[in-house]
Formats: sequence, structure tokens, C-alpha cells
Amino acid sequence: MAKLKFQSPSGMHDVLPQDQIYFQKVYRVIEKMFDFYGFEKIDTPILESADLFSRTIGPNTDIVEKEMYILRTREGKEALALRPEGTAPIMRAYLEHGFNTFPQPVKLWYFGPFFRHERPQAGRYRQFWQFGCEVLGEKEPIVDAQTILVTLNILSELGINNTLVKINSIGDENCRGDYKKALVKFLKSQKASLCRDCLRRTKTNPLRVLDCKNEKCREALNEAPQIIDFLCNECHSHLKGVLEYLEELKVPYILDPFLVRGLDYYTKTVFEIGVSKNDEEEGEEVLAGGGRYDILSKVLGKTNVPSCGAAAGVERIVFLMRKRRMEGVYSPLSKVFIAQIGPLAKKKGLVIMEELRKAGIKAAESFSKDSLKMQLSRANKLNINVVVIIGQKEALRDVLIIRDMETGKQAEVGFKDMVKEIKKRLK
RNA sequence: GUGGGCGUAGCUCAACUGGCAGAGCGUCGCGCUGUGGCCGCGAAGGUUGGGAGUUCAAGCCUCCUCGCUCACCCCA
Repeated sequence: MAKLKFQSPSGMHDVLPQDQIYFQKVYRVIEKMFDFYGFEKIDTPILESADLFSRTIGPNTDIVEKEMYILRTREGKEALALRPEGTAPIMRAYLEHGFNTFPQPVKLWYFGPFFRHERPQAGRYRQFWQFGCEVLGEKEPIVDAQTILVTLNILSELGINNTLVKINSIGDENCRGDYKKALVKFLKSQKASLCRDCLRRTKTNPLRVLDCKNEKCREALNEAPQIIDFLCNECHSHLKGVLEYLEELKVPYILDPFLVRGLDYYTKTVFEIGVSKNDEEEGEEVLAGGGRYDILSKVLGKTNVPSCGAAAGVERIVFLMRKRRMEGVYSPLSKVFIAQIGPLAKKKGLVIMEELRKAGIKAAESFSKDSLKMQLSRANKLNINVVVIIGQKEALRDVLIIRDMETGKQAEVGFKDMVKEIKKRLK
């Protein structure tokens, strides 16, 4: 295996048939849920201008500093990036197509692959699948609550119920600056207790220090100023609004003053939806995250488009579904198998398959095999109960044999009565 | 980028102190020429991830390298 000349690139892998049944289940659930809440689907290109991301996500973030796959076009004029996230492209599309002239808010959802050049590990890939939704052009806190609700409902529908919502507000351009100053001042006073990374972050991205996992840092942060105390009136009442709506919906949440997000465009509401790791393991895994990004549109254009969105990691969800042996995944099994013996019967087999297709009956076959033994064996492995057998003798007389694989009983049926007889047996 | 673990057949894994590379499952064939499951027999499938070194002898020891994996960082 390892001597194979080619294998999938590091951190990227094939979604095999046995994985597809879970991916399809996820897709079907989110499609239905988003549709119910009035979201419409959008696909944006896999490649976007690299600047789109560096300008919106922020030049000092890990994503932009070291995780983007960047390539140049043949003309060499433009740097394109494999999209590392979905929000900026959607805002780009919104502005590009003049969605601001539509009734607001515009509600969109997506499902597709994203790319970040990180060191792969459990639940973390270089090409990974996300679905998400965006509510664009609305500043009211009720859409924040609804965004969280939709995401929770999807997870619940997929059998993931032990979720935990963490929420916080990181303020906006009016109040975040004041908080940052206060925080930096505090961090400098704690220099001795902070880890090396946090010392660096104090300069580059002080908010990030808040969610350092290092114990010493956490202790040091106990006394840190909390952003909630610095929120301006607007941000404060916005947060209050979101929380009130969540309470009305009976969505349990934890107000986590240390929750921040790694992307610069966030304002006000930020949230994460995690699930506690099972049994033996401690800690929790984040399945989805999101927040409000009122300033993103101003980076890209003149229009002011206050918006809120959420994104979730499909592989992480599938991992949980698999672990919990989620039932009801899409099963592609056929109900009927067509077996043939001899060249004439082989031709008839093709015709039989067409008849079954027109009748809406999914049929399997091994037309390339000649031995009946082989064909029945295959039908057995496919767990098929009804096998249509046609041989030279039957083909000449316009009849076929229907075999019940459970009992082994066979009956001869006229070609014309085939569909009727099969339908009877499938009941 | 920094640490730890692991690379043997398609898959899951054996192989004592360094001593003829094996099993189960799967695939294909035969027993049974037009009848599946169970059983029996057989075949295919390996430069033990790659390279160098030590040795009479290396899957096993040493070094290098590649890959995978887990964790940190960060994030979905």
C-alpha cells in the first residue's frame, strides 16, 4: 500500500461509498431544514481572489498567515486561493449581484468543500466539508437567535442532542477598541504568568489570549476585564436581545466571556456549538460556530450589510453519527436481481432491466458474469430476496423464473406478467 | 512549525532472543456443465513504506527518508 506511487494528498481523502450514505443523510436533513426556515441554496466558486480572504478574515489570523492554498493564474496577474471559509465569498456574491435590492434579509445556505493547510488530526482535515447559512442585510438580534436555532435543529435531527451552546459578544467598532486597550494593559501586567504564544498574541491579536487552553494563562485571566462590561449600549442591548430569544426558545446556553473567534470580521454575537466528548475522553469538540459580521461588507464595498451566519463541520458530524450507529441512513440496496444464462437470455436481461426501471423497481445484475452460481451468490451478498432468472429455454418461450431467495421456491411467469408478479412479492 | 505513536497481502492482524514471511476475512476457481447461503479443496495477492548500515543471517537492531496517526497551535 505505502509503495503505491500515488495516494491522496496529506489531510485529504476519498469520501468512499460507505461514507457517502452519511454525507447524503446530512445533506438531506440540512436541505429540508434550511428550506423550512426560508433559506435558499447558493454555490460559490472553490477559487476566489486571495485578497478577498486576507482583507476580510484579517491578515494576522492563522488562516491567512499560513493556512491558505494560494495559486497563480496562467497569466500570473491574480493570486487565487482555495476557499478557506464560506462567509466572505457569500458576501462577495451578495454585493456582486445586487442582493441589496431584494427584500431583506437575504437568507442563503451552502454545502461544500473548504481548504486549509493545517496539520491534520482527528476531525481536522486540509480539505473538509462544511455546511452553513447566512442571514444577510438584517441587524436585529432575532436573526442571530434563529441562526443558532436552525443549526441546533439540524444537529438534533441528525441524532446529536447533547449539544452545548456557548455565546458571547465581542462588541463592535465603537466599543471593542476600548476593551482591547484595557485587556492589553491587563495582559502586560500578567506577563510573568502567560505562555509564549500568549505573549505574542498580546501584540498581534489580544482577544485570542482569552481562549488559550494553557492552565496558567487561564488562571491569570481570572481577573481579566470582561468585554461585557465594555459593550456600548447598542451591543449590550443586542446581546440581551439574542439571549432573551434563546430563552424564549428554551435553548440552553452558556454565556462565555472568554469566547472569541479567529476571524476579524466578527462583531457582536459570536457562538460555538460543541458536544462533550464521549465517556473516556474529556473536553469537547466544536461542531459548529458562527456569529455576526456587521463590518464585513464595508471591507468589500460601500454597502452596509449587517449579517449573521453559522458554519458546521460535516466530517465531525459524520464521525459522531457513525459512532452512535445512526439509523436511517440512505440505503442504496436493490430489491430485485436479474440473473441470465446464455447469450440470448443475456440480451433479454437488458430488456427486463428496462422494464423494471420503467416500473420504478430498482434492479441489480451481473450481466458480465455467465455462471448462474456466481450470479445467485452475488444476489445473496446484496441481500436480495427476489431474483428474476432467465435462460435459453425461458427466453425462447417468453417466460421467466422468479425465485424467492428466502425459501428457494421458484415459479414460472410470463414475460408480460413480470412487473405485476414482482410488485406482489415485494409487498 | 513543535512533540509522541505507528508503517507486514485489498482489510484486520500474527511472526520467540535477529533464523525458511503467516492466519482470518475478502476476491477468484473447483467439488456442483441451469441454482446462492453451510462445508471441503485450491489459486491469486508481499522487494515487510523507501534507502543505507551492523551481521554468516534483518520484518525485528542503528541511522536517514517518506507516509500515516495523535496532541500542541488554531479551527469546522
